[in-house]
Formats: sequence, structure tokens, C-alpha cells
Amino acid sequence: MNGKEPNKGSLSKKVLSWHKLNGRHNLPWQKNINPYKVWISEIMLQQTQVSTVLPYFKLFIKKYPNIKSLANAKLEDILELWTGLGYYRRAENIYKTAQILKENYQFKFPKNYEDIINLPGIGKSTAGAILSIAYKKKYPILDGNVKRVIKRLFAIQGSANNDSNLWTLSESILPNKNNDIFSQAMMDVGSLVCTINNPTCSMCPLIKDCKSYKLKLTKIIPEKKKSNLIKKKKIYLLLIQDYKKDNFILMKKNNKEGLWANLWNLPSFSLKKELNNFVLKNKIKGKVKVFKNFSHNLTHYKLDISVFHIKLSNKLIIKNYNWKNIYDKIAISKPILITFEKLIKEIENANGNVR
DNA sequence: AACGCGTGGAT
DNA sequence: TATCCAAGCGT
Repeated sequence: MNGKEPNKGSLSKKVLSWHKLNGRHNLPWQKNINPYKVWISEIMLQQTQVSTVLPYFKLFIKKYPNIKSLANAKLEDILELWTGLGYYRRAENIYKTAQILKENYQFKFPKNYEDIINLPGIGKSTAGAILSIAYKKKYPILDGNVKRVIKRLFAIQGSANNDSNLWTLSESILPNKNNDIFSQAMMDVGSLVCTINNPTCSMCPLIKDCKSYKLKLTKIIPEKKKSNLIKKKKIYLLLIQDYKKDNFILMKKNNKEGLWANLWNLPSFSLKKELNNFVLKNKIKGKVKVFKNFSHNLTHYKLDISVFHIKLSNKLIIKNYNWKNIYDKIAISKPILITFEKLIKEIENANGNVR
């Protein structure tokens, strides 16, 4: 006799047939699909919206079409490709994983849960996505989309609202086949229908199963997170231009930990006094210009950034600092990228005025 | 277990 | 403008 678990079976069936007509089928990581592409896309998509990832993913796959090409890359090359994408530790973890795939897996992506979740940067949800999407195996995911769908579907509130419980529920609704499509479909439901604000419940394949809809709770589920305090922070940057070549700038590589780890940075200070000391101590002399302040928002900080631009009048060498060409592609943070763009405009304007 | 880690889109 | 938060992970 069939139909022991009618709700569960019909639930996945509804999601799957909805996906056929309404899901996203043309994302670049869905074309000529393989574990490598699923892995890279899943890492890029961590806490990052699809539209943001698209250009980065295309460039990444063009430069590194397979594991072997990636395993031969330097960390700095991968970070350079990651410039502007954020959460740069992900690039470092991709590099580390590529080395592991080279050393231990003959450049083949592993196929079982234990091996996959032990790779750097791959947690439970990313492992579940790779196992289901790339290998069609029956593993749950719990990304932001699926989390929201499940919370609404089962009307999760209060003490029930914890990851352990949500993982159990995510696992409980898995079908026994088509797990690749099911993972995609659940994310599409969350992303396209079961949105945070104004979900289009009338278009939802799960409308008849949804407890929140039934109880008119879709506005208060999922529960809001308590907002965290955003502190203000001041940053002073020194943009030191070589005394001969306008496009050469003094830079230093960031530490291996902390904000913008391993990226190239300008001499950076939290106090104006520290900047002054640096200038005096290294006998930095030249024409000074102050750029207009700009702000840059991080999750916990609102940065107020001042840039002091100095065109050197003499040759300068400082230990641990390197001269970098602003026209070369190097791994830098967004604020440095913004600063360089401003400088490039200035240089081009100056050249224009000469003519 | 709370927090650090980036950036951009939506409202 | 301010706020929330997205295909989360590591510690």
C-alpha cells in the first residue's frame, strides 16, 4: 500500500512541478554542471546575492575552468579575482581546498559527506548543496531561502526557532529522488515567492501546506533578528605617489587575520596622530592633497575614511612596503578600489589638461 | 554560542 | 538616510 506519508510526498512533488515552470534554469553554474562549478558557486553565494555573484563566477570559471588549473594558482591570484566580492576568507578557503584536492584527491572533488564537510569553507549547508545538486544525493540544505520557507511552512516561532530543529525539518521534507532539483527548487521558492517582505503566497506551491499562511502569520514569521549596534570608526589612508611615476603607489600587504586579510592596503591608521608620526618618521615629503571623505559600511561598523594624497618630491623606500602599479590588477578592498578610481581620474584629468 | 567577516540591493 | 540581510563558515 502506498501513501504512508502523503503530506511529505505530495509536498516535494508540488515543489518539483512548480520548479519546472517557474524556477531559475539559466544561471551560469547550472550549465554544463559539475561538482567543481557547484562548489565554486556555492562558496561565492554564501551571504551574497545571485546578481552580485554572476560576473565574478563567469570570470572565475574562465580563468580556472577546472580543479587542476585552480590548484596551480597562487592565493594572491584568487584574491585578486575576489576583489570587491567581500568575505575574502572564502577565497583563501578555496585556495586551501584546491591544495587538498591536489594532494589527497587526485584533483577529483570527493563524493561523500565526511570528506566534503572537512574541506575548508564548506559547512553543513554548502556540503548539502554540493551533495544534492552535484551528486543528486539525499542531503538537506539550510541556506537563508530554505530557512525562511521552512519557518513559514511549519510556523516556527520562539523556542522552536533554532538551527537544530530547522535542520531536522529540512531533512524531513526531502524526496527520495530528484534531490538535485529539489534543492534548487526550494531555494527558488524562497527567493522568488516566499520573500521576506510581501511574499506572493498566491503563487506558492506550498500554500495549502503552509501553517503561517493558514494562521495569517507570514508577516511575523520569520521573527526579526535583534539589530546590532553599528559603531562608527575613523580610518586615515595615505596615498603616496612615487616622485617619478604617477601610477606607482606605496602599499603593504594586510595581516593573515582580521578585516581584509591578505589584501594589499595603503598605509592605514585609526588616528591622525599615527599618520603624522608615520610621515615624520619616514621623512615623507611632497605636495599634499586631501581627498573628500567617504563612508564605507560594514556589518558592524560605519567607516569614515579620509585619504591624504602625497605626491613625493624624492625617492622613498620603507621596509615592508612595496610600490604597486594602480593599473595592475591586485587584490584590494572596496575602499582602496574607490580611492584608486579617484586617483586614476585625477591622473587622466591632469594629462588631459597638459594637452 | 556569540561574534567577526564585506558588499550591495531593497525598502 | 538608516536598517535589514542575502545560496554561511570558523572560532
